[in-house]
Amino acid sequence: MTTSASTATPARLLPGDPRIETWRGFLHAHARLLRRMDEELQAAHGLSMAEYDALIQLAGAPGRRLRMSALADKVLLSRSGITRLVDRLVADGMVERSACTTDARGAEAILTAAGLDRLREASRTHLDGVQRYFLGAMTDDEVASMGHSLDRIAETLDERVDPSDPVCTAALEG
Amino acid sequence: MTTSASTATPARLLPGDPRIETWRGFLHAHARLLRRMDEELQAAHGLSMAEYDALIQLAGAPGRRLRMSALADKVLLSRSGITRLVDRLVADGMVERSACTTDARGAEAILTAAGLDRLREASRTHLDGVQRYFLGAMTDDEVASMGHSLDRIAETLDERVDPSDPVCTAALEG
DNA sequence: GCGATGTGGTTGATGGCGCAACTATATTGG
DNA sequence: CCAATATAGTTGCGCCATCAACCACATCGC
Repeated sequence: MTTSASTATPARLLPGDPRIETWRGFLHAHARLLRRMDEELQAAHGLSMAEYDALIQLAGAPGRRLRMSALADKVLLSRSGITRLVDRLVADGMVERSACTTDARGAEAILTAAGLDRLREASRTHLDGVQRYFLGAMTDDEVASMGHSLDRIAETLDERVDPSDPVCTAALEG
Repeated sequence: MTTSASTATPARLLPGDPRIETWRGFLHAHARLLRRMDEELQAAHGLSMAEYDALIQLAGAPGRRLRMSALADKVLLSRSGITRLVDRLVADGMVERSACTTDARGAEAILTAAGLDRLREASRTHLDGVQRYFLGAMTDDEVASMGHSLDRIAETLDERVDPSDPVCTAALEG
């Protein structure tokens, strides 16, 4: 690298760039959005967003059951995190734990009928919140644009670091 | 709005609506983005995003100092949270605590020279991350559109609940 | 002025989460 | 077949965040 003389200026983001406001807006909006929706869900149904999310994932899974690791991936939690989250759901009767028949190491979390009921009630609150605070603040075009952008962001995070990208390598020197 | 007689159907968000994917994408992208950037900042400079954010806020404030509450508001942390965050920064020599001259109850956090240096180093890593993982995944138009949407979302969260909005009142019944 | 009330900040208790260590089981190579 | 290694899940621990209780000071009303 550092082949030609001009590659030394690889469009680094500068401190005053107005696009940084969009980044700050992203953090700000997310923090406040989550706080509000978590509050409402907690107040109305005694569920955290993480718990709600886990119930949703289970409800959508075949047999309303999921391996612990699969659930962890879906709700973006560590393995230990999912163990304790499921502990709580089991304590509340919304989920049952079951040994996996095909793999004696494994465990499955299974949504109970009570859990499904609870989820159905909570989903009204949740969906209304998504509509009111998130989708309702945007036009359909904006929603589509944001959806596309977010997908690209997720893809970018999956890519392995490209050593031929100067912005990239620069960040790794530090 | 809602002029016609059909006000009984206030466009409630339904479970299968494809726009929900955008919401999920928002949560997903945020979680992964923050994790990655936190990792890099921690690895390269031993700072968490919250600490970095606090330093940035102090650096941008007049006199490089801020009241504890003001800092708490800016970094979206509770008062006790900011107390302990500043504790850590003080322990690391990046911030000093000082009694407020105009209000004997108050305390100010003041960025030290060492803190400013540390911030300058860390900001390279941070800005590169914002560029690479966030802005770099979007066109300029998309950045602008998302910025606008996020601002509207933040505004919506500020608004007091409007009891004439059926979506709104419906959410409050549950 | 001075008691009632409000506000700024810290502290103790509590809870969620991730990491590393551990156990039990599965899988793989010789 | 069995030793080496990998994987699934749980547990101990530490970190960091909030909430509620608290203290010190400010402010308001009489």
